[in-house]
Amino acid sequence: MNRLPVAERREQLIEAALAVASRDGIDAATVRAIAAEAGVSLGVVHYCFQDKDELLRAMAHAITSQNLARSLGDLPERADLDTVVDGVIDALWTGISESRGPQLLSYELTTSSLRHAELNQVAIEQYRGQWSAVEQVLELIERTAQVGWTIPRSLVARAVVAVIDGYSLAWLVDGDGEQARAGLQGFGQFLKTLTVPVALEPDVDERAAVGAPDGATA
Amino acid sequence: MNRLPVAERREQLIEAALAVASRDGIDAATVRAIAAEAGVSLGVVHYCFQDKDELLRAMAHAITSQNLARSLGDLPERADLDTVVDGVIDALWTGISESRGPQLLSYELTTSSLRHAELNQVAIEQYRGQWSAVEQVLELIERTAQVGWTIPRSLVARAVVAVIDGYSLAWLVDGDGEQARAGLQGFGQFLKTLTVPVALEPDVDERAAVGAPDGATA
DNA sequence: GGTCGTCCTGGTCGGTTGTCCAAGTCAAGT
DNA sequence: ACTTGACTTGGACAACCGACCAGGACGACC
Repeated sequence: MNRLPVAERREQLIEAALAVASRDGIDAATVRAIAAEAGVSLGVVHYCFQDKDELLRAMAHAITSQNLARSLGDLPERADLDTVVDGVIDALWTGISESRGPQLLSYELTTSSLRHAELNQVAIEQYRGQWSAVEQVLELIERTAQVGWTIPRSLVARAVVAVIDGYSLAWLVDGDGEQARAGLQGFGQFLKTLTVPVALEPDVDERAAVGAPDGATA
Repeated sequence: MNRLPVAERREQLIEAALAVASRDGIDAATVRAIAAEAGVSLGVVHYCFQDKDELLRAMAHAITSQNLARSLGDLPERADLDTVVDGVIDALWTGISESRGPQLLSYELTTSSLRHAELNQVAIEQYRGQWSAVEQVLELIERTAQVGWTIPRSLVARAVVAVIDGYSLAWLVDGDGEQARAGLQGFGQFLKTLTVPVALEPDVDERAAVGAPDGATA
């Protein structure tokens, strides 16, 4: 096989691990299976990574980076609240429903991280990334539809991630994507009731919310 | 060791498997670990169960039965909507937050079921049980607070399970139980907006909802 | 008290896993 | 041409896994 500098070989192995784990589950992502998927021999893996855990951590990190990059890819123009919220939810759910394997893998990674000490940081990084990504989407909604929130934005983001997780899990189990999409759209309706229009200023930086003056966001 | 009829030994092994898997994760629930936890020798497990998978399926079934029984245990008396909804959510979250291990195990079981063909039925049974349990709780709310729903009850149940799953996952990851409780209470507020008061009849059997005349519940 | 079916024991087997290592291969620099 | 260092190879190892089995121990029933 062709020789590669260790940095590129690492990325190739990370992609191979991602492919195997997404297709066959995290338990099937053995060192041998990953090496075979990448088309390299067994020893290469431990030449590029000290542990199998280091490879899995790198794979998880790649996932969160991808998610964060993907969620910020689709940015609509100026539109009213209904259009932008429905559009964001629709794009988001389409992205999820088209990647069943990776979505399931992310839950496997979460549970594994919560059990095995050597993967401890994986889950929290995963969720910190999701929360902050959703917060950025929420900021985009604020700017696009000229609204603010009646509760702190971080709480809204947490709720969004929770609802998405819940409906995604249900969809993974029973395969009913239409019901999941409908449920998320219903949640979108609820989200709109948490907004208040904000008229002035082309860029509202912060504290666009009314009421709830005890912002405890760190 | 004392001799037991195979039926009782099976239940003991199921409990032992539940204990090991809740404490150390589903991967740690090996045949040897379960036998050691139960205080029996290795061969007993394959004497009582044909497969390890059969034992795991029995364990999963025991979990869903417990959950279903537990969720119907706490039934308040006649009260107004705010009291009963807040009370149900509080009791439900208390039950979850006091059993971190089993809660995490249920997610491990779900993902494992979705990957391994021999556990295929586990996840769907798990969720069918949860959906129907929540539906029964919703019926209890209807009777207690004299209300109906503006959308089909099954969709409400699905939303409830999804939101609980999402906040539970977040809580498992970051350990912030207070934020999870607050988020669920906020969802409870939203739930109340989906209700309509229903005045007459001591027992309203079905079709207490207004609008949405296309009931598609099978 | 002897017999028979139920239950238990502990070792063994083949297979898989992560990890390691001695040797081999290749390209670049002198 | 030769050396040096980076990269690759494939086998070996111990540990662990689920599954299996020959045999021992126990209690109930005739």
